[in-house]
Amino acid sequence: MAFHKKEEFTQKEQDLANFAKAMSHPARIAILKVLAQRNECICGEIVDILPLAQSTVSQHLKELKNAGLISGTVDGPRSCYCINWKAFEKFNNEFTSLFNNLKVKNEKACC
Amino acid sequence: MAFHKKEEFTQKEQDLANFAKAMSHPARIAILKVLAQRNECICGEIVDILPLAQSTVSQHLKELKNAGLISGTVDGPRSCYCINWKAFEKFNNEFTSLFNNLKVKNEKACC
DNA sequence: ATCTTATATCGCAAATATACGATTAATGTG
DNA sequence: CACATTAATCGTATATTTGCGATATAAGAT
Repeated sequence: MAFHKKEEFTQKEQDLANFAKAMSHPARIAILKVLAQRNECICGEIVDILPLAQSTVSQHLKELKNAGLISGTVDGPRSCYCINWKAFEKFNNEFTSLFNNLKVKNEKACC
Repeated sequence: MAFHKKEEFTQKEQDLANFAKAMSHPARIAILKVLAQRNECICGEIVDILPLAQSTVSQHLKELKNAGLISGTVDGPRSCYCINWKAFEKFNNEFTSLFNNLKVKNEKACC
């Protein structure tokens, strides 16, 4: 049975969906907020702030990293995470423009 | 075992995450695109366009509706969907401002 | 009244995501 | 070198998502 039909959509649709997926959990939103509020790379205090176990936080960080939204360098006993603003902005723009272009035409004709 | 820790985050974080979740599948992005490209409410041709079964499309529509991103009126044998631009814009703005505010300070100090 | 058409819903199977504790790995400290 | 600290990874349980076929529903057409 052919599950997993995601590949049948355009690359852009998939990329955008992956970005959204990375943002689709409040823990990951919270992590990004913590990272954003810092002027420097944060070194692991995220676990103390979030109501989640260390392994769970680590997993969320991994997902954000896979999505390209954060970058992290492991340095032995401590690691250093910060937001990848470039990637973030790229997705945010794509996301916004996807609909804003069409909005003006559409908005009046709606039910 | 206490699963489902999502409630332990702020309402705003949860709302934003739910919005992102609604956008986290390429099929739903594609549906929104189809709806946006129309000047009128679309009446069910979405199934013909997407590579998914009718029941699956119906489910995705339901999720978009639950998230408040589209509105749909069922009228017997046909239904009428269109994008809820107001809700969409609200989320999009929240989403953008969440990080843009903090970006200026942060961007230089990053690793 | 029966048939057709369009769509929602139900029931199920498979895949993913979420969470945690235990373990491992890597480095710095006594 | 033994030990503490920090974070990644593994194994596992549970929950959620995704997808489809079958069925139900609702209205128009014949």
